[in-house]
Amino acid sequence: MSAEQAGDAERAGQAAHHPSACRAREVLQRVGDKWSVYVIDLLGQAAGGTMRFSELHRAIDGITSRMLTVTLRGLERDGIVSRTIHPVIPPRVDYELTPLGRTLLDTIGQLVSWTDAHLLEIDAARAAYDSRHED
Amino acid sequence: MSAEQAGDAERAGQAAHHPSACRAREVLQRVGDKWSVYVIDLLGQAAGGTMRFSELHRAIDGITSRMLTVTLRGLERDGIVSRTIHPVIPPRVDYELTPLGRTLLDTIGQLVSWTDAHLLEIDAARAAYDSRHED
DNA sequence: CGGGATCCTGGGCGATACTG
DNA sequence: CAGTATCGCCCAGGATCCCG
Repeated sequence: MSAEQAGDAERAGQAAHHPSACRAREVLQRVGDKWSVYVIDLLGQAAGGTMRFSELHRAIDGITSRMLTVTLRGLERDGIVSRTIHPVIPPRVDYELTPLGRTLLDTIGQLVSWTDAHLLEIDAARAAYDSRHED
Repeated sequence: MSAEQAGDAERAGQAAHHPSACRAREVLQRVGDKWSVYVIDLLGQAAGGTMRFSELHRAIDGITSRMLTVTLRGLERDGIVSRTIHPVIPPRVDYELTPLGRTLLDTIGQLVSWTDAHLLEIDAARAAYDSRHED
């Protein structure tokens, strides 16, 4: 393992329920969240780095405005996305990744790459498992 | 899907609602799962690479045997964990990471590292957000 | 346009049994 | 020891309506 941070040295070695592992899960859940990854990915590729609420709404197939709001609020609270209100009529709100959010983009990219690289392997494993258990 | 795979290969998604992004989410949910990361992490550090059901049960604070079973079955189905039954009395079942599972360990490790590196930043962002919104 | 408020439902998850 | 079976709570998240 690459991260041998001092305080963490004995990290998961003994207890997976160690606070730092718990905190890690908090963030991992954001990654595992149904919509967050879509939002982060889109903002990461947006021309100019910003997108409006309605642009995201249209770009993410199947999301309701409520869930988009909830997702964006969560990301904003974690400092991953910033929200800029333009006091004009009609209202205009721009979202963009913060610097912190952009570093996540890198990290997520690696996970997605892993997924792409192993999708067939996973599908095969599932098929094998399912056929093994459908008797 | 190999034709599209070429188009996707360089980057994880032109459109976040693209099929490959959907499939990615499937795997990301495994990462975001409440217990999977604990299991993977523990197995990754187990002496000899294997752990028994009861060892995992004791090591993961708060998990019920049902959720441990469900988690292990999901990981086994995805080809991340392998399950070996020893036909002895009392029963003995060993779990260990597959080679595929071990590559995930690396990937997860990077995410956890990211988390460790940015936890304070996230906490600060949350505190700032909360105080900004508690009026 | 960009949300908030409300209601409602599915199923994830935990607790508590019981078994080979 | 290593699970399975069953029940029931709870809340994430979808639908719908409304507002500044």
